[in-house]
Amino acid sequence: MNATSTPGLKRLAPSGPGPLYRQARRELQRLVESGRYAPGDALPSESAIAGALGVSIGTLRKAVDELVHEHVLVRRQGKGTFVAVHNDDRFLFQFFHVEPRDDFNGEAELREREYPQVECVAFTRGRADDAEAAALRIRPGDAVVRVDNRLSLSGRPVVHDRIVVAGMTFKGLSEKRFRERPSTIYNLYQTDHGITVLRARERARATAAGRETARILGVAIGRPVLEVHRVALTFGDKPVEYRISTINTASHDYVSLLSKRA
Amino acid sequence: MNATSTPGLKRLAPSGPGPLYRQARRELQRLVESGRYAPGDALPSESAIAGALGVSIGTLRKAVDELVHEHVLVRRQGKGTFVAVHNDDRFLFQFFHVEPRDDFNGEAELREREYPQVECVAFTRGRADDAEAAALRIRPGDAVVRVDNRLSLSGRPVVHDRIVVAGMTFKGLSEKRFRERPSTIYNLYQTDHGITVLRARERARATAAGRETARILGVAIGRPVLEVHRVALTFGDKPVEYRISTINTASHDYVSLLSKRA
DNA sequence: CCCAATTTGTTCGTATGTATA
DNA sequence: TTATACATACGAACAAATTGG
Repeated sequence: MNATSTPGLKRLAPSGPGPLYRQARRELQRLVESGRYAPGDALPSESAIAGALGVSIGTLRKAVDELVHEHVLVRRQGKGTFVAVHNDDRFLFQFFHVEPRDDFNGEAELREREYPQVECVAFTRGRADDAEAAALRIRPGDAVVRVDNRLSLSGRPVVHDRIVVAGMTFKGLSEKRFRERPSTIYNLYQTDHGITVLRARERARATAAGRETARILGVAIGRPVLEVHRVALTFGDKPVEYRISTINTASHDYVSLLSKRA
Repeated sequence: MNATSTPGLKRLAPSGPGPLYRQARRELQRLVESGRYAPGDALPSESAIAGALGVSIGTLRKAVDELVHEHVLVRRQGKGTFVAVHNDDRFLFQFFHVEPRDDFNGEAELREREYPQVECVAFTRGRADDAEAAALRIRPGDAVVRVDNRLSLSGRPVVHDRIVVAGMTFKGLSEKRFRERPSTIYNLYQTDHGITVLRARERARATAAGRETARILGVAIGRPVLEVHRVALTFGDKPVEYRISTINTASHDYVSLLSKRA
């Protein structure tokens, strides 16, 4: 019996697999994934968790360090440790990378970035084709939801997003709820379906604008456009969203910052 | 007087700016930047460094942790801590991201990747134009070296690289040395000019192939190609290389993995 | 406005485990 | 086997931020 009440944690086995701080990390991750602690929730204090797990405070901190580094948790000095919420600028722009053309004149990292204006042009249900099934690791023919969004910057359409998710994973997803979401799409995934997008794999290529792209983005058929195929991943690198972004790069760029390990 | 001889480190001030482990980190970084410890060199042991700096071993380890995370240092248990050398696969592919088309069928991260065959088609000296000057943060008209490379995968040309560096920064760079480099270009920067590329900023866009691109890559004029503008950065985000990669994405993709903080 | 309690952040030191030569 | 170096684990003390009284 702990005086502070045990916060849903089980004492770690004396000799589990790997270092102790990784066992502690897995235990915390399990609690977040299970929804026992939801996004925005405060975790028990470090000393309380360490006590419940039966590890030292330093070991527990090392476990939390890793989860903070992967954006699963957020620490605030004097307040506590929280399950990360993905609804602010930082997370929006972590996956939205289109900017006005500007050849390295300004400090790209410091410039004020404009929020895209999002317009949903289609919301349909259907069955996964081969490419969608491969990307989402489901079977061809499985139920999927497809959303087509048009993103505009400064009032001009720049990006067409075709978003595909598995119906199985996103059970209660309705068009109404999708259109009226208060924050970003990834925030909706998190709050409504308990799915946290941690990373994404992307493949980019140049293609000629087809009829539909030309119509939605207002460019001439055959003009070069940038096509970005993205698979968004959650815990365990499980794919949860397949998105094809078609970008008119006539006066905008697709921006990325490479660093650190892959 | 230390019994082990001081390895070029000065004792930290009692109340410098910021946390002690960041001061220690800056001190180590300074030593690497200055060339006092060259790529591949082993640093003194953690306890020796901690002793020389007058900090505890835990604090020193936290400083090293950060530098390891940024690929400045590499730790090897039982051997020591070394200044990172940028000549292996990991670093080559950290900045080379072109792969055969494959719509997320395989596990992209685990697949064997093919080395590009590099062919230098031009090596010229000239004066920086406005775009080059802005990217390299030099003055228009300053001396630059331009290199044009053709990269082939499976014998087919896929990428045209136009590389521009400041003549001031790369003093002794000769065509002969460049062509006969034993490893990657970034490894040459490091070994011959003491410049370590840590990160890169990129901007991608789709364009129509021009005459020169069509000739070098063997595509029809007007075909959509992917143009990636990259500025490679060293310590302090100082730009050291401006590179325009023109990629034939007819059967290849430009790949990236997004995660963590920007 | 200040004080006290709580929580994370930093620093210290020690002991032990594991990999390398 | 021994010595060295990094890796893990523990615990203590104090600093800094936050909150509520």
